[in-house]
Amino acid sequence: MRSTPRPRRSNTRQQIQEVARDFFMERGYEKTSLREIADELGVTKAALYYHFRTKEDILVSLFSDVGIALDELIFWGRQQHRSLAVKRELLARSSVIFSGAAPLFNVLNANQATLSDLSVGQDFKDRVTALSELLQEPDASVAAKVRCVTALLSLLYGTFAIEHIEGDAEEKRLALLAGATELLTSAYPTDDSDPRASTLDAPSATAPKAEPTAS
Amino acid sequence: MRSTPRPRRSNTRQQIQEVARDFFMERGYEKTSLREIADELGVTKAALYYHFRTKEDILVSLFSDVGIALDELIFWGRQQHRSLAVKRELLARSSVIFSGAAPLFNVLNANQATLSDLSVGQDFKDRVTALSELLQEPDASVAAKVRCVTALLSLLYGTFAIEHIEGDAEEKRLALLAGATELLTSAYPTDDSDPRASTLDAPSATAPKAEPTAS
Amino acid sequence: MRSTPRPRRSNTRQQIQEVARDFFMERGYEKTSLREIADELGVTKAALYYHFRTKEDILVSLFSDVGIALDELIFWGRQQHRSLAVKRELLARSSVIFSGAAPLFNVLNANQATLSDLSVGQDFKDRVTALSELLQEPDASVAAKVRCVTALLSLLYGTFAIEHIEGDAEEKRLALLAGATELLTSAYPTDDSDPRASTLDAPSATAPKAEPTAS
Amino acid sequence: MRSTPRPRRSNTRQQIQEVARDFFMERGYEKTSLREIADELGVTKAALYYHFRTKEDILVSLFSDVGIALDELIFWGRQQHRSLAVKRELLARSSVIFSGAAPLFNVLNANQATLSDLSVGQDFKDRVTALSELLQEPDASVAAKVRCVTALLSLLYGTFAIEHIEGDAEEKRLALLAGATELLTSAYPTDDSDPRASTLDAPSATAPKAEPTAS
DNA sequence: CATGAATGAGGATTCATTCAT
DNA sequence: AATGAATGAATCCTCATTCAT
Repeated sequence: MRSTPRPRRSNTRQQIQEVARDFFMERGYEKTSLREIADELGVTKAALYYHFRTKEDILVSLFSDVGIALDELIFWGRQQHRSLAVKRELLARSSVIFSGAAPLFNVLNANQATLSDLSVGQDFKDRVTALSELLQEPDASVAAKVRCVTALLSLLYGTFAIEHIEGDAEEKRLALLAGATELLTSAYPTDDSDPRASTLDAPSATAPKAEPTAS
Repeated sequence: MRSTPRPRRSNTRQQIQEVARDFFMERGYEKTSLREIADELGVTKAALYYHFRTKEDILVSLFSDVGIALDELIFWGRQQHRSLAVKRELLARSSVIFSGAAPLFNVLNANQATLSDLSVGQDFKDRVTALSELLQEPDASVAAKVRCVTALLSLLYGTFAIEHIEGDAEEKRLALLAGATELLTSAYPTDDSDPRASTLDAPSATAPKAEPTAS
Repeated sequence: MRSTPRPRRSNTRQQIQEVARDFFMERGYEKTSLREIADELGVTKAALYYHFRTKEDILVSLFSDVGIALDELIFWGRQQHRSLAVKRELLARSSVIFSGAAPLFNVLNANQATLSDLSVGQDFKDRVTALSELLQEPDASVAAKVRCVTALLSLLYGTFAIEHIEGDAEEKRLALLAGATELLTSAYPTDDSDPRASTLDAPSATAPKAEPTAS
Repeated sequence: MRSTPRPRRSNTRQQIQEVARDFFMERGYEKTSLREIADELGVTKAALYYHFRTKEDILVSLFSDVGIALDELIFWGRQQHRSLAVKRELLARSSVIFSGAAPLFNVLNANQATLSDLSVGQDFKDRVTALSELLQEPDASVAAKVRCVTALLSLLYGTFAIEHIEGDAEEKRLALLAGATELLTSAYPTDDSDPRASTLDAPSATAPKAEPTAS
């Protein structure tokens, strides 16, 4: 999951990140105070400032890996010529990234308002926008565009929602992907293949570096 | 600050709600201070407290209408026997409610973390959960359940997202609904009608205020 | 108990006084807000201001009767020549006044700090001081003075405290008075009568106008 | 505001306590704002919060010593068998504690209403009640009970009052104690010793810190 | 006789951040 | 690598009071 093997400075830095991630998930970014993080670790607030320049920095540091993964995917997508197959592949790879870092995306999602004027929040929105543009044909019908956008969104938001359904995680992920792919496919005017079956064979769900541990 | 002396029998209460709604949308609930709202209206913070007991109260007051609409829909849904037609209708009516109060839902969505421990936040989550349970067959396959949940979610989140696509609002809404209905329909094992076409005639979905006759 | 038969303006005025007295007793003067009083009566805060000029005014109005009673007693005491008998009488009459308006004195006592810079608080302190000076011989020994002061105080503070002892109110009052009188008597160097018995015959417990309904 | 930069390893905590104690005495707990305390010390309100968790905490911190002393005395009292001698000793030791912390007790007394719903206020009331129960025989006459309670109260309230009488502090304390002891003694039905003389030799009452050997 | 609407001053508390040590 | 002490700005909220109607 981590692309650049980060230097193992002290482990305090890592601990801060872990506690911060947990707290941001539980109570949200805004409502997590540095004091709480410090207390949980048994250190002083000032200690946090030794490792991170600001509170936002802690947040940002959590997203570097996932940000890179998304950027790589977008870069890849722009390289390809626009075909249904490529778009399906984009969806498949997005699914892997999303579910590999579900907690993190959840933080972003649940704190949209708070994070919107922090770079990390805007960056994320931009990436999703970029992705959804890769899925749309510029001159498609409104209905088609709506379907494309919905495909991506259902993948993203579905990832959090399906955690409440009991069942095998990977099975759920694939079901979600299948639905999203149908939505995408149905945006294409004439299409020989049976939309309901097609998606399940979207194979290359393993994006270049993204190795999702099927948690 | 105030140039024209405001009228005695005032509509201040309403103005507060309007400004609050706008600010909550723009910068989020937590990051909107009562001072800002008061300043915008040219009144004192204390004036807000004349009209609302707490900051949360302002928020809650914004949602009473929508809350009632959702509750009525859920009530109606529970009255019906579970059939695909009923579920389509649920989706259709949800679509109407969602897009009728899109800004409000956006506030809830973008401030999830912040609002999670406010009753209004939890209430909303409960309602969506109730709705999504009405769409699922308890003994359906995991894949089917995932599709049902996704159908509702794509409707909900899609409502905000499609605002960035140019085109007629109603047309976009129907397209979104069509996608969601397909997702739902495809969760049904054997189904004679063509799933892709069927949904578009979901009948009363176009009636602005679907009056669920609690039969 | 009331010396000047107050005009029966509206009964709202009286109701305000009653509620205020109760609340001042329960939660204290400072911690009782005008809103609470108004709410209890089902009127607006502004209505209170029709009947009383300020919050302090409400408080002051409660004490006019008792203030007069004390002033009369002090006036009477100054008229007499200083003898043990007169002092006993002072104590006896104080006892009647104190227990006749115990709740009110309790308010003063429990809110000393708050009321010290309100005229009503200072007035009360002055009166108690005046009373205790009437009990002391200016050239008595320190020990004697201490006893005289203690006699009065035990009467005053005892009045609240003995409410928690079960038993007949008047019996308790007389016991309290007996103790106080002993204290006073023992401050007198040579004294033929038996101090333990003497006090119980302090007869004229009915001060001129103070008609204590033996509640 | 601050001319000399305060020392690093500071005694600020203590200074806060001192200023707070003084202000609480002068104007009362409620009417003392943290801003006033902070200003007096030339620090920010936030600085107070570095040293104490809440305003109440500052108050509580002032009472820890006295609270312990009272608890020890009560503990000791409960250990002994109930005899007049023990009760006299209780009174004597109470006298030492009360006059040793007169300003503090004054704060409690003058702010009763305000502090009644703070733990420290209730704790204090409970302790006085416990003490007064140790002085009473459960099956004594009402008159006797009243005398016992009065004995303790006169000691408590007398402690503040006698500060206004000129004279040696210790002499005044002993006079007060003598009066209280008489009150207590007179509650005992038949008693060979002369009540008026007996109390003055109450032995360990003069030992500054009566060490109750919890026998 | 009373209300509806509002104010201004002040309350306790919390937070991210800083910096000398 | 981390702490102790402190700041400044902001937060929500409460209160006694006012005044035109």
